[in-house]
Amino acid sequence: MVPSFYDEGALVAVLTTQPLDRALDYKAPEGGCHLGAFVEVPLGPRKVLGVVWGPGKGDYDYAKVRSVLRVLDAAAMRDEMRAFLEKAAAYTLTPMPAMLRLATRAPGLGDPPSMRKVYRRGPEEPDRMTDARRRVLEFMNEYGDLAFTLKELAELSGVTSSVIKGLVKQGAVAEEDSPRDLPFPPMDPSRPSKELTEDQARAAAHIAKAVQSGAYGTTLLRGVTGSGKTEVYLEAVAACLTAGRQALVLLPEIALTAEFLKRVEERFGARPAEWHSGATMTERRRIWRMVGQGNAQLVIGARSALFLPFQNLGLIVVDEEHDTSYKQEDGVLYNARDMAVLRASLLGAQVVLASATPSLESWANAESGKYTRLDLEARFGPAVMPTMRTIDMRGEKLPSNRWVSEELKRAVDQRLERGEQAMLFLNRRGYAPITLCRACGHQVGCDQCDARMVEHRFLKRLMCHQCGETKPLPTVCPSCGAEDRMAPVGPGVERLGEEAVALFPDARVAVLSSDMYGSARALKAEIETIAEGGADVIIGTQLVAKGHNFPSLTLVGVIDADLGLQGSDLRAAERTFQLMRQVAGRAGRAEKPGTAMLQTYQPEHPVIRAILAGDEEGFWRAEAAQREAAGVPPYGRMAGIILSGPDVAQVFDIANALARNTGPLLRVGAQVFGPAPAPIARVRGRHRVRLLVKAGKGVALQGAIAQWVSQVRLKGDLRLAVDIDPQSFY
DNA sequence: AGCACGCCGACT
DNA sequence: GTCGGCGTGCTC
Repeated sequence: MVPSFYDEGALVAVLTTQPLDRALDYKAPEGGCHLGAFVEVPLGPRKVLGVVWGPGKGDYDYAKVRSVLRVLDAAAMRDEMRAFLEKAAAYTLTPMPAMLRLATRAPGLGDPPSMRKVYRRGPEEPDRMTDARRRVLEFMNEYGDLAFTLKELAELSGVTSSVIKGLVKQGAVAEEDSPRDLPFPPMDPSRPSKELTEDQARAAAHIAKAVQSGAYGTTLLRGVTGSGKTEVYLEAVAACLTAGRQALVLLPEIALTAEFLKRVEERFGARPAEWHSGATMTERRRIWRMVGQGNAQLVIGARSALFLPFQNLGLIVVDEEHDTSYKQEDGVLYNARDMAVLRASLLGAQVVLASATPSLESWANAESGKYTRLDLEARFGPAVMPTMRTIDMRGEKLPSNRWVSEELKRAVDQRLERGEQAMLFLNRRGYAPITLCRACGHQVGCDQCDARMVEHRFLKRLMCHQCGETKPLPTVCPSCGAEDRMAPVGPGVERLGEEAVALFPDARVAVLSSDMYGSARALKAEIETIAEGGADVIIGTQLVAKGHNFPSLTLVGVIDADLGLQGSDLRAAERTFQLMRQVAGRAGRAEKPGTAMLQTYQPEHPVIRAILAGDEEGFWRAEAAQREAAGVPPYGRMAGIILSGPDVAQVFDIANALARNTGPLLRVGAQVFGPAPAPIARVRGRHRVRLLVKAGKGVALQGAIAQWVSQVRLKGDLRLAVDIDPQSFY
């Protein structure tokens, strides 16, 4: 049993966010400290943030042990959170300090609560009354005992701040200090929900009951677009809040829309805490603190919200659970969906994985009985799924630089005549994916990466989608020096937009791509305008497939349904299936029936056929059988080892050394493939080499890999990253 | 991560 | 002779 309090002078182990390989011993400070306390400790010449992780080891020269400097003013980390971080670190083979960093991503953790001045009505009357003063006092009387900031008060009562300062001097207005970080308004789960169908009510009751049990469990909530998954899981949130526990709803970053927040606000009568990459430092600090004090009952957030210091978390909803953005691909490599299940299992909390097109992992977990599966039927009967058909591009004779087939063009014209919206979907950002020299065939690549530069006409530059590097459009071939022979090849959404303008001269064409708007906020605003009828033809990339509602959209044309089928990625078929289903699900969400048309060169491909047939179970079964036969996830285990460094030869030396000494892996029956240059062999000037490890389902892979990679010593700028359950093979 | 220590090339 | 390059190692 680990003691939960350490008296002054006792040895404690402190885990810091510094990249050390273990916790260091310190003496507990004056007044002692609790297990889990956030502390400031000396490390060499610096002061660093740490957490009291347990009793000290006592294996260090006692005379050199230093004291904890101070205990920070923040709620101590709970046992559950420490256990979660340790298990997550062990699972993902992440060093503990990096794991702790995820859990302390709030600025000013050590600072005392920041204060600001607020103003409310004071006891006195001013000696001389003026017009301005009267306006202020009348305004304040109207709002009773409410406090305002100086700026608010001045603006709302239409005076300058000097008037208020004058009133303060006279005692008519009282000036007070108030903490800047205010609790979030309480959620009211007892407000009426939207009317639920029988189907929804049954699912909601099922999850609510699970939440009330106070035990761990995971539910896969499957429902096609428009079946009302959100209503169902909001009822589960209501049950959780009623039980007095906190709830977390995770969304893919891009789906954190005003539309969604409005629904939450309508249901619970107050705005929840929103945690996302665009949040300001002040907002982050407030959420982190309030979550830790239990003064934020509901958090809506992107994947990193999973590491907030919840005090009493009872439910985690992972919406669009199949979304690849839940997998963090740089820094700490973790999948928020899996980590949500881990955290909930340690807490005795419920998880709801919601999706119209679940990941094969979750589907398989439901099949095997690890998850409960609830299926929602479409709200308005099965007619919600659009009519789907393929356009066989092998029979099309399109002129060069055109990508919209005659058939698709006619279909769009038809919608325009009826005053409906049409969408053309192409999952390629920019103007053209290739810039080619007509004289020598040279393709412009990134100087830092092994990736092609993509023309972005909107920005008037070439951009590397790997590292974000840009350069001006060359007029002279960088390889052969020929002048004015550089030509864009292939379509991107910007170019498709050009084509649409030419094909539909009377229509309002809007291109929706993350590059075109300065901020995520501006982009979301633009999407909403378009959804409300601000455009007739919408050209979009992947982002339009994520959770946005276009009520008058009745046609979706998929320009290149084959894009995702290429490549060696074991999840390519699954991704294409999910994406196409989602895109198709955009069409005809209101009363008007929708149509989806897929332009393809392989209409007989099993994935395309499954999409067309609307046969989801059939697709999953076939895909599951294939993966099981191949022994790959979820029926086997995989891990990627990425070695990187500035010198190719050095990187390969290490990779080869690993490939030669696979003892620890052989002992558990794992196989190693590679080394091979990673599909993008150079990123930001670093050469990348990849090894793949494949093992049976029940194998303790992490331990074996840890042992295996510890054989090599990385010197200089060489880096090794282990990616357990890699999502992307790029 | 920082920061110190230390061992080799090019300067006053 | 010294200044400074960054490879290596340590921080309780």
